[in-house]
Amino acid sequence: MAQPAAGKTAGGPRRPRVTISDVAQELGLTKGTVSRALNGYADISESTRNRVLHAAEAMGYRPLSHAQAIRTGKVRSVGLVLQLNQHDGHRPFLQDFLSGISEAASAADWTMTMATASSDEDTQRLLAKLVAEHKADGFILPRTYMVDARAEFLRAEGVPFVLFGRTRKEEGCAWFDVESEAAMEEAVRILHGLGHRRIGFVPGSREYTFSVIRQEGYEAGLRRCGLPFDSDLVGRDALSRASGAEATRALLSLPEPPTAIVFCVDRAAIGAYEPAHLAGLAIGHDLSVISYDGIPEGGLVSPKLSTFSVDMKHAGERLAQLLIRRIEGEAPETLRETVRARFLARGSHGQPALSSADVARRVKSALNY
Amino acid sequence: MAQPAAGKTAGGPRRPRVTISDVAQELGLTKGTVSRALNGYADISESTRNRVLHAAEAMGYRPLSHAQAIRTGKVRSVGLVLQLNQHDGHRPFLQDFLSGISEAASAADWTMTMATASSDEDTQRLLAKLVAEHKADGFILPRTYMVDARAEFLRAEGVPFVLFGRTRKEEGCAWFDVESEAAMEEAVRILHGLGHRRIGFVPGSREYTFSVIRQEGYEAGLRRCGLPFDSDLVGRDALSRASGAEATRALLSLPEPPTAIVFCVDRAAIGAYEPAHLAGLAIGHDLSVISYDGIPEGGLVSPKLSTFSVDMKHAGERLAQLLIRRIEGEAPETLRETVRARFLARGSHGQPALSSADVARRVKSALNY
DNA sequence: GAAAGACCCGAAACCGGTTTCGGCAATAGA
DNA sequence: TCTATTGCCGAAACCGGTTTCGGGTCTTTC
Repeated sequence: MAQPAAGKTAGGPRRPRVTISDVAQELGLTKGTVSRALNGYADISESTRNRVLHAAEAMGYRPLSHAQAIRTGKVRSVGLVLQLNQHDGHRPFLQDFLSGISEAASAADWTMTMATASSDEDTQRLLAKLVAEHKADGFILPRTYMVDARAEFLRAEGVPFVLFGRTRKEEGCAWFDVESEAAMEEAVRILHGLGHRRIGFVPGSREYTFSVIRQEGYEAGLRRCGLPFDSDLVGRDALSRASGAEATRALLSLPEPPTAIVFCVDRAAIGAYEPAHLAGLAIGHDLSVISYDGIPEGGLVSPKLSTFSVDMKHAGERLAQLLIRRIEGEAPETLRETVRARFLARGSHGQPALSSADVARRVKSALNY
Repeated sequence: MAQPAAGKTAGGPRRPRVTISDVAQELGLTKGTVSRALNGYADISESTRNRVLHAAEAMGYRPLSHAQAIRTGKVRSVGLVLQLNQHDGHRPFLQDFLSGISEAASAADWTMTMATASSDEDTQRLLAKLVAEHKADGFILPRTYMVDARAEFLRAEGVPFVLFGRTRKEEGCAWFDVESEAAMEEAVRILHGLGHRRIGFVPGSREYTFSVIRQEGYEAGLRRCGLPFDSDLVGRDALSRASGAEATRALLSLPEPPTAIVFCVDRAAIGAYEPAHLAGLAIGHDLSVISYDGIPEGGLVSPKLSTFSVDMKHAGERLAQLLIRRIEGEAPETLRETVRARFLARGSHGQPALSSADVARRVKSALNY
């Protein structure tokens, strides 16, 4: 007798699962009728439908999702490929984000299939595999790139997806995003209102859409306040604490340093504390900092980081809901949603205690020392 | 015509998927033959097998996992229900843990189906749903309880599972665990070797197996060092920073306070820093602390926390591998594995600078002050 | 040279659902 | 009273795979 490659089945005294045929037999109906009754077809009498519903409930019948999938083409699962190593970026958010997705999926009687990748190529490979085996009906794409290979691939394959963030080629894309450009603009206006006139900006990384968008918000803020744009005041890319510190040092070493800095991400902003301290500048007093993300670590530094906080759990929920609607046939254009970030006014910003020239002097003397 | 409840399908110009029948037709074979060739049956000639393999590759054929599942009963997916809100416990580990599981699963050509729950009941409900719909072939159960309802349920259902941790009823259980009892024992011996004679212990929570086991390790360490067990030196349960601080305060207020404290978890140990500071005790000098987990925050406090670090990514990998072997039929008794934790000797422990009586005096004067 | 195996593969059943199609009975319309 | 609808359900095809069964070649063996 032929022998397959794999071993035999595990499991204890697994009592046989109740199938749709069992229910049908119990009621003296055919499985087709039971199926239609359960799925809300109109050509089933109300009385029969009730009998079926009750019997199914009583017998503990639950359709096998993969058995349904073979005919319907839907496994009722949202897919997610997380690229985790990058900058340790969303680490603090991960828990909330996953909870949001999972809860929204569960509420709709869906599940979530996920994989983690360690590079862009890895992400692409895993995505292709999940699509090939149809392990999920659609995907949530976190951390959108300006040019997003994942979106291109899924579009070409005709597989539904939702972006967390926006992208350059909008056609056919559904998305959820936080209006971080508005937050950055507001940050500039808040600082301007407090008296700041030299306001710096530290971007994230030009390949991510969010970074470009936030910088646009920063520049829009300058325009609204009637402040000139000075490219010297835009620091180098920073997504980590170390690079944030580096960017801060460079900005403070300018001939006319900023009295306030707006950061693209909290992680980089936290990196500003040490160089500021070394330069003899008290954050929130001599140097104001406003950032974006709302990571928990921002509440542990002293003074606490003033930042725009994002509700990642809510984001996960909305993304899952949008994706499910997308999979069920709604047009992507109707599935675009943005929310505002919430400003957490804490201790890292305030009225400028020093002028730009004073800052420059203090930095210079600290360096000499 | 009858109309189902749901809407119509989404998706663009999805090119039709190539099925096993397509491959069969291309080669002039039947789909049964193609299937057997692909699955390594012995009754297929080598030449035919090669033809099939090449054609399948060339045509880009990938079997639909849920179509296979309907006959084989296996969806090739490992399940995971994470209970996330509790004590914020595994938050720092989450990323590594998920990566480990996902990578091991991917390597075996499996995927991972996950859900998050917010309470024990929620966990149980989600688990039951995933089992009922057979969304996964087996489950990884993190954070084992002494009496684990999840394990009971899965055992009764005959669904394979692997524990991360151990449990009271071992029969039929496969597991992976870190020998935290050995770590706790070693912590005591290290402290004893440095000269400490009053060594306290702060447990986690008695309902978790790991906490009970670690306390056993602590007591074993005392015995090996010839130190008496003093129940006063066992503080109250602590899994959070706040409760860790509370437990520390209580221990330091004893008539004969400890000169060193062993903590069940890092998070609680970090809570020791503030009350020690307020009592005028320098951690690592006047009061030694050794803990367990190896969370990143332990490297941010000053002095850095001496702790036993666990490789959560490796744990995830092994758990997934064990589960897959379990699902494929191996006996649970052969699927039990433990590893040792790695000691990170950092700054929070050292030779006792003060005697127990000195500590008591200093605490008292600090309180009066 | 005929019987007995080995070697291969086709045919068909099967898994657990969904969906189409057709027909019977009851009702409505003429 | 006869026909046209309508309501409701059975029968059967179907989805994309896997697995069983049986039989036709081709060797081997006596």
